Amino acid sequence: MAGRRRTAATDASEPPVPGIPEEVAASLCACGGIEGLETLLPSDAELARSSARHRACADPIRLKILAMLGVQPLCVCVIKAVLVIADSKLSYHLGVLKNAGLIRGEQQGNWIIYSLTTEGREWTEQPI
Amino acid sequence: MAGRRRTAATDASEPPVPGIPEEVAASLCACGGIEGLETLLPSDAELARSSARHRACADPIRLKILAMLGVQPLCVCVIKAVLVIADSKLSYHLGVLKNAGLIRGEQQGNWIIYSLTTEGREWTEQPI
DNA sequence: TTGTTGTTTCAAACATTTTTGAAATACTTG
DNA sequence: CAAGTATTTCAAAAATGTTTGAAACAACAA
Repeated sequence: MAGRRRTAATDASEPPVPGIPEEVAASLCACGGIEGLETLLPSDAELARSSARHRACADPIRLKILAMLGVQPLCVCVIKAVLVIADSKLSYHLGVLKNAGLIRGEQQGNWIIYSLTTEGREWTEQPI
Repeated sequence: MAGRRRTAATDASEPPVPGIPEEVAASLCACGGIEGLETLLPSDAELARSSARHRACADPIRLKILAMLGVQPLCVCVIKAVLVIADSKLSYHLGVLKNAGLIRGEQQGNWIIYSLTTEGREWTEQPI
């Protein structure tokens, strides 16, 4: 482990990041090393929130539901008429989107009208 | 099934959408009924592509990797130093992102430098 | 009240994704 | 070449997500 070409800056005052090759450590210096890099990253809470949103969109059926509700609020029966899937299956996917905070359902007489939440609209209106 | 208050427009010339309550059908007319609505939706291919992207981002670890690579290209060892997870686990997640076309790895001597692809950059630079 | 339609809930089956640890591969240096 | 570090691959286990069909619940009409 002695005298190898790793763990940069054996002479300088800046302590090297242990276990990182010299070239890589050098390129990292621009952003303040590992620690500097970490300050630039989203918090764990943000990562959890964002990944949960993505997970809610990680299914073509759910994406299609979001697209439909982007056009206008719709009752379950219309969504079902477009998707042609079993009631309980649709209900499951609606639940996923609802739990993710992207849609909301409001009982209107005999049926339930689903619509995008503000978050859902922002999320689905993204260009990509 | 006779004379019920469903399946709108029993008198008008416009054919109702079967199985859809009158009020819902009425609100659908603005976008051309079920068929009109369907024309406004992304194709199955687009839905599959987009949901695959979302699936790749549906994990906090992968989101963090993308954020790191958004700062600068990095070798696996630096990513590992930040995430503090097992090698094979990291490799798995890098593979998921790579297969999704969001990142690319280039062998540089003894180690592999990962960076965002153009698609990965577009995808991660979104405001939300 | 009863019957009907619309929608959800539930549990079990099924499918996919993620984690784990061991082994393999790739590159570099001596 | 052998030895070392960096990274991936593999198969099995564990965890999570999805589908299915039956049953339940809610609102309404008769």
